[in-house]
Amino acid sequence: MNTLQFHKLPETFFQKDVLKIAPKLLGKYFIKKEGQKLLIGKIIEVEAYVDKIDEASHSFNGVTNRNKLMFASGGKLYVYFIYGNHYCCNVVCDKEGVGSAVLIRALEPLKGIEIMVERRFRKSEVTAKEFLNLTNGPGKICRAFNIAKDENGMDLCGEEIFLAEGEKVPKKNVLQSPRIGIKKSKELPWRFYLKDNPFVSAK
DNA sequence: ATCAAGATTACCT
DNA sequence: GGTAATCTTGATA
Repeated sequence: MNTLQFHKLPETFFQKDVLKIAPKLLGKYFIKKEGQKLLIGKIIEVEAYVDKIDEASHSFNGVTNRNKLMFASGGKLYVYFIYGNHYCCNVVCDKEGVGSAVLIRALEPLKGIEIMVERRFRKSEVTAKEFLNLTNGPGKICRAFNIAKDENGMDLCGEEIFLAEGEKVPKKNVLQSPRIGIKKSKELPWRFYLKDNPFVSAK
């Protein structure tokens, strides 16, 4: 399997308003190449973090050393460390100077599943329940895909990590809700997820 | 220098 | 459903 059969999303896809991009990410493929090995997950759930008006966004108080990637030109990967244990990966959006990004919250594992299973559970067999728990949370995705601080700032349109056209998603299957795990700006309905998909992280 | 919060997860009852 | 674990970051409580 090579990458030629994928329709890779171009930089221009990401250099727009984050709230326009976030729902469009659902159904797309998130792909990481590790040598000859390919890891692929279908995007099931995301959250948008918006510049200026969004108190929950890391970018709300302006540029810091940690969040500076959010202000980069769209099409980069923003990875941060949280709760002493976990990494979360984000798709940077909009033009340079705008601090916005989309948190990838859940994937449906499609390829490279053995690798993901080994990294998540340190064994090779999983129960059906464990399978559903492989990549249904932002920290779990980073563990399964081996994404950590070294991947912060990577080009999302490059050879190693990129997004590709996936499955067509009817608009009626895109649901919207408040975001998970935040204290400020709780009311803003900027979480987007696929209706009835078993890999969604929370109801 | 010190400190509290945090875009989570796994494991407990 | 409840919470301990765990540590980096950014503000200075």
